[in-house]
Amino acid sequence: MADSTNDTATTPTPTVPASEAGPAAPKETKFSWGDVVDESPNEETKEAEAEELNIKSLTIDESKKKINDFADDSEEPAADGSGRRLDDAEDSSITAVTSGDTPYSSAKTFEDLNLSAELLKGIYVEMKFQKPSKIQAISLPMILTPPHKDLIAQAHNGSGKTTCFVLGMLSRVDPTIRAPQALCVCPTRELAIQNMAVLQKMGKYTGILAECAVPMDTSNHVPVSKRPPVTAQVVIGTPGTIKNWMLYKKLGASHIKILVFDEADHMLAEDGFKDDSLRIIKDIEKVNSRCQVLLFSATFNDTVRNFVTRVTKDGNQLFVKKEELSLEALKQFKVHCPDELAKVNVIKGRILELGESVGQTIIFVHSRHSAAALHKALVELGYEVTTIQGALRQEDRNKIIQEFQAGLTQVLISTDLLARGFDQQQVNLVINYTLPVKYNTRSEPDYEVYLHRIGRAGRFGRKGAVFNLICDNREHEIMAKIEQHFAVQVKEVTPWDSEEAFKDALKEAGLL
DNA sequence: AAAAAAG
Repeated sequence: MADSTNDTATTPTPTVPASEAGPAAPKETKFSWGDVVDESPNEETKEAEAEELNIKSLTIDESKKKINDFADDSEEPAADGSGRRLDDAEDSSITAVTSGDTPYSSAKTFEDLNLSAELLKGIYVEMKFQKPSKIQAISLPMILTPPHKDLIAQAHNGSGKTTCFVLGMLSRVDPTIRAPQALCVCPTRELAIQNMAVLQKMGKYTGILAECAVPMDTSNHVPVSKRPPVTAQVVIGTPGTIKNWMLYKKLGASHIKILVFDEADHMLAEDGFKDDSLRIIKDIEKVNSRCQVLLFSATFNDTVRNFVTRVTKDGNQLFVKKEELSLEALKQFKVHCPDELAKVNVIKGRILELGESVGQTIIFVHSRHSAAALHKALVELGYEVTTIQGALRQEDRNKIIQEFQAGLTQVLISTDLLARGFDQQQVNLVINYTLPVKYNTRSEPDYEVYLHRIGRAGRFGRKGAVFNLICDNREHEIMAKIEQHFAVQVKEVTPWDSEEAFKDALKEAGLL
């Protein structure tokens, strides 16, 4: 069942009769970053900026040359044939490289996308969105317009990537066909469940069914062989379960026309889920000539980026320079602690005392064991904290997350389980109890994990603060490398045991 | 080191 309903090339696939919205927006315009509409109505939107968006389409076939799209806030016209290179100093926030000659126009409104009335209702009534965020404005036409090219999309943390692929899945699925047509693969169970919640909210009026392919808790566990085949149109899950369902022929691939990898850089990294992900792609391709692949993440390091551009053939690409990835509303700090014990003292004396008044906090640690150790130390001192890590039972993981989401707990200790994607708007504080380092190294920072961790605060442009606890020279050097990598200066909170200094930091972050 | 998987 192809998308034969529409082939007028310039307009996205309509799932309802096309409105009078008409032809695409004018071509030569600019866009600017920072126009994400918040979900809480009391935050102002920057409606004032006249922002007409447009993506210039460039052919990269033979020459394979990459040309920038538009400068962000500069008044300069878009790059001409001479094209500024990707590494230009005045790069735009998002660089678009389109493949082929399909013209794309940015969506100024959700109406521009020719979505079904039911889906629009979900967007406005359930999600309370007003207009597309930047990444949504740019990527959605690319996702929805035939010939439905593959897409690699990088965008800032908390900028609304989930909406992009959820909308993509919902609008490309045919509710009358009772078979999986959209598949989304996520690195953690928690993220799959969270994405599922978004999809069900947004798709509430569409009648589209969705199922979560994640390990079940012990009480409702059914062996794969005993479960019925999936008939839901959308499946969101984690690699192991998805592979298993496919292996047992419970998840058919023949109707899947859109395959999404959330946190795609990690899903396709050697150190991550590369084998699983490639397996899933291959299994679908075996029975399925044309399946659109979407790769979303806030980060793509050079190695992964080089690889994923080969995985997606002839696809469109949206990238952000690493120096422009750290969020402006997020203030980063470092605290030099004389020893490890001082780290605990900072957490109980400062974070737990001051921090609770400014919102919720996530403390990242580097192992399950240190999570448990820190948890024990704080609980023994009489503080209420919870901890999540992968060794917990599924039902306990659920409970911890649910309590945190409900605001019943203020401080959550976590391994990198929650480093990516976890979207809790009340999180204003992120603590790096230990800085993330690359696997098998002692002093090489994991820049991507760092960025994802701190992105748990400051969702959708909110204010937030990050405290990096540093106690020896090694950690000092890691911090310095991180600062250099993202071209940010991380202010020191000093002295480490000063309440005033922490208050000042929180004030500077706009949290006090 | 973490994550995913009833391998």
